[in-house]
Amino acid sequence: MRDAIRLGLAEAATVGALPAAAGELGGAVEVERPGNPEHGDLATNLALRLARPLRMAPPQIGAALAAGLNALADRDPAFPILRAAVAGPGFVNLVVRDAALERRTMAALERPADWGRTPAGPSPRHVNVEFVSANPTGPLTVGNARGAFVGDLLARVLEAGGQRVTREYYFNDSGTQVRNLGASVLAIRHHQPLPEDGYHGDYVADLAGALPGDLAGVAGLSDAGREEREWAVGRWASERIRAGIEASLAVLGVHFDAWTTEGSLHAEGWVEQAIERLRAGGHLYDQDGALWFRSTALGDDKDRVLIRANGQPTYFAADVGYLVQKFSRGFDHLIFVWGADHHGTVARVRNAAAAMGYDKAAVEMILTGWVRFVRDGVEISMSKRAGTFITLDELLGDLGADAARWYFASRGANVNMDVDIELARRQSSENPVYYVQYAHARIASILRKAADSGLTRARSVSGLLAGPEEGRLARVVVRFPEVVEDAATAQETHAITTYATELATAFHAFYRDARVVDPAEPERSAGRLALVEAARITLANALGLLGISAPESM
RNA sequence: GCGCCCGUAGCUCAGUGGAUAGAGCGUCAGGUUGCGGACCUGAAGGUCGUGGGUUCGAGUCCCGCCGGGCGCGCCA
Repeated sequence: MRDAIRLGLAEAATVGALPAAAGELGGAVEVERPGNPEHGDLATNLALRLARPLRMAPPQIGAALAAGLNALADRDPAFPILRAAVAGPGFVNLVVRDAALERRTMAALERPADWGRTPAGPSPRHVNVEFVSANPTGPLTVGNARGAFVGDLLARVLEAGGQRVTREYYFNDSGTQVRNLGASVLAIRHHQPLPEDGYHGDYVADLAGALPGDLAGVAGLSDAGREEREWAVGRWASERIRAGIEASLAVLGVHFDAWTTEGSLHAEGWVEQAIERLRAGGHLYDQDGALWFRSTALGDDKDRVLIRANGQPTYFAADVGYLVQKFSRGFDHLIFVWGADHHGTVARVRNAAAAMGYDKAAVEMILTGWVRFVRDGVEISMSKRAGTFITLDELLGDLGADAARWYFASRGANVNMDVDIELARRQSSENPVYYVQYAHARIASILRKAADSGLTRARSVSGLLAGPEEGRLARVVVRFPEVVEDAATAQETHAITTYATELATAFHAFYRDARVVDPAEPERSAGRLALVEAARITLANALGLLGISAPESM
């Protein structure tokens, strides 16, 4: 459609209605759907956009563009636009030819698996999306959940947009918190008091119960032996928790392609390599016995320590090593899904990437907004260490994965929100996701009914869309690929949920006005069955893109 | 104090500088002797936090202020 408008612009330039330069300016054609149906199927504000560069009044440009489009429509019966007209301050309203709608509807029916997906192209961008990355010292909480939803939805929408995605989970398997966890498990196992800053949750007791005897040892070890044992138990517990996290995420439909540990970045020399790169570029200096990165030279508020005076690398050093590790794996673009509290680290990591010679624009952080869980208007404070938290498993048990996914998919990643647990439980049945799923189930039911009546789907929808009810539904169905493409560009999913709701509404209205299964009218039924199947495929793909099921009945 | 994010209908949220600011939920009033009533039709409800500025045009961009959140470690 955008191409068609560019052709119209070129046509106007060719016949001299617009300056010759106009033909070159169609790059950023914007097509939108008018709020008012009387304005046609589509509208473009191109004439308003071109007013400045062309130094002409928008209505004048619009009239020329409309004339160009109409000339093409008259000349070429296959031109997707039937007619164009300028209106208001310079909008060009477009009516789409039925044949063009029918072609796109057929595309959904002929290749349902591809419908809505942007073709990948010969060398798709390969994106690394790192998310969740909670350290395995306790089960995933609802606090971690935001990142899980946002990251997975982002990965899915990028894939649908034709990009290659690797989902990655980063965690620390060697920090003092691991030893602390081990000490906590051992303390409970041996009925001793928990260490200061120990972990208190029920899951720690569960781990203590499950701890194999040879690891548990005997109580009252000497201090030297105790430390070693705490580390060993910590590593055991940590891996067990990590596996539990993996299982929780699997229930959500979230799977990772790579699990990377902070320890491996040091052990495999990535941190060292990063430091050498920075040193070679003159970005490092020694002060007070520590090794610093001159981040201020690139606009940060302060310089950052990479190696402490005691010789230990900082967490930031691992981040920098991780950049080298990821880029050396061949990714074109790195996305980090972080909680909003990490915004202070964005600048330094991106600066380090630039200092090492990578493209700063290829390192992107998406900061998720805060989710405050409240009960009766009072925030529920959560602490993993104190053992007071709501787990992701509990949330899913209450809401179900589909409702939870929809909830997060329909909101921007960076907005803060309050979730009232009780309200969410009560309202889960009001979740719009069921409205959309219901439309899908209703169509599935119709298709079953049709099969029982011996009716079959038409092989072509040619001529079908002349019916006003059919036309209205088809006009929504055919928008799907552009909705997906735009969502992938924006890296947001709420356009998908909004669209899916609109399509469900359009179908429900169609259902009211047009009987599909009618043995007395087999031919008309066949055509409508094809259209309704196209709508079903679209609903299923929209839901599938969000990781939500499309039930045949409910 | 400095920096970043947020402020849109009663609630939860959409809204690439463009036409009359939208949706769901909630509220109110209606609708089915037909393929699934988890549905449909309609109504009420808005100083887009606030004051300036840029622009032919601002919820959107810029500046100030108010309110909320988060950061500002040789922690992770």
